[in-house]
Amino acid sequence: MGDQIVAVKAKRGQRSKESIREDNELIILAAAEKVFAKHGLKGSTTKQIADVAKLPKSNIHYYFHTKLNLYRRVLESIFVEWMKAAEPFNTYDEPKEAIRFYVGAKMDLSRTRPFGSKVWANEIISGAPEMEEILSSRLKKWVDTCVSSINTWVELKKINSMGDAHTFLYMIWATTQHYADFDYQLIILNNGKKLTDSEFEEKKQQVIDLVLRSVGIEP
Amino acid sequence: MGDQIVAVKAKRGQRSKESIREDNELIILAAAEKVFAKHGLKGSTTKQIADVAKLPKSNIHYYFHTKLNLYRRVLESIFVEWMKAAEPFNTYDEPKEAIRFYVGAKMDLSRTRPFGSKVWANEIISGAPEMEEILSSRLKKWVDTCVSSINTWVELKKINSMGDAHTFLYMIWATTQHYADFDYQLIILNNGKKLTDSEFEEKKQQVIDLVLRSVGIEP
DNA sequence: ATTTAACCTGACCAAGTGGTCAAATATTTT
DNA sequence: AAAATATTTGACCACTTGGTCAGGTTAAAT
Repeated sequence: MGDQIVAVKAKRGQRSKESIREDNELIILAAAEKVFAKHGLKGSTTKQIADVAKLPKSNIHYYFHTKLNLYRRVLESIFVEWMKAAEPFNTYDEPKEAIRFYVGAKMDLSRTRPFGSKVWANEIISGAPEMEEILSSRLKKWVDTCVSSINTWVELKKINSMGDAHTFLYMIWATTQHYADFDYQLIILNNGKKLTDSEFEEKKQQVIDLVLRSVGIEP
Repeated sequence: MGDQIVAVKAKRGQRSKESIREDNELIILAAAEKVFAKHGLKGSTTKQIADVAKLPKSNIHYYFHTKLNLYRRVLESIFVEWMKAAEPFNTYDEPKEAIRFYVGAKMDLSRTRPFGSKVWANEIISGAPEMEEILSSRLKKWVDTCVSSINTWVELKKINSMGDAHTFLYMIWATTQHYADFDYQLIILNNGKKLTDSEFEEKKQQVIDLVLRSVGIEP
């Protein structure tokens, strides 16, 4: 990411005000996501974010005014990406396919954008003070449709019943996000080695198979 | 000094130096766990901890010297309790029983001591800087024995193979700890209502059944 | 009873903290 | 070209931070 910042800054010199703002906002958002992921809202400082973004601190305040404002923007952008990964549940009719693609997409997100997942986790752990609206309206709505999909599959005897469909959904969330949020722990328990791309693909398949079997679908 | 004298002194409002230290350390540790759970190491302040403990800030420093020191003591105490819950995996031979009791114990811990789980999660998310030793030696050791138990069950055809036994173990961790770490999210998605004890018992059973089925055991 | 050792805490400090601002610079508009 | 607008940033400020410490109180040992 550092290289990206350097590249963008190097290119500057003859660009429109509009694109300057656009670029800098992206740079700052990326830096903020990284820092917030590590230390949460309270534990992060605007100075840290500025250093990662390689900009003066005043610049961060110029574009986002307050730390809280910047934080909210980060949360919002994560939520958007999150919802994109959630589409499979509504686009596939067969549970085997829907679950396979959804779990796969969530695993991919954990791999490619772990910081976002961590910011989200941090926010929830600290009581979700800045996300209650997102959770109780937008996420809740998606969860409801998702739960009714699962219930339909149960009624059609396509999957085993698990009592409350939420339990199954939460298992998917927890298991997939674990590979982002707890990645440091996983590395340490893997003798200090990060999973290679192909090892991660394998992991993904294993997770998908476990999830499918948990509701009685033979992979 | 006889117990009678101690009792009398206690009645008069006097406490022995030893019990004063013991009591205050416990009070401070409990307060610290609560605060660290919410804001992590960097985001928590000794003043907040002092306020929750209802003691002057200097008192916190008197007993634990530094914030980091107090934080390490909290982590250590959580790890100890965690390992206690982990015993079933070594005391039951049959996977069905071992898994049932282990998952049950972890769910119970999420219910009764959610702050500890959150402190742990926070620490891992922020890169586990204070826990590398605990993770790479003590936790690693337990994981290794656990993995070999699972592998044995696979060889004896008592459970389905999931490729890497770690995948299964991590699924258990993630799913059970989710009920502690993400409790605020669960409450919001449950229309603002916390689960009652009996509802939680039900959830616990559902989780156990999902986990068992994921490796091909009919509950 | 007196000394010793542990406990207690308000006052204090140096090092940050989020945020402001004015002045300098760069781009756009007229 | 000049006025208007947007970006950049060092200097600055009121406030909070973790941590210290002196001087007091309380319990234990002599």
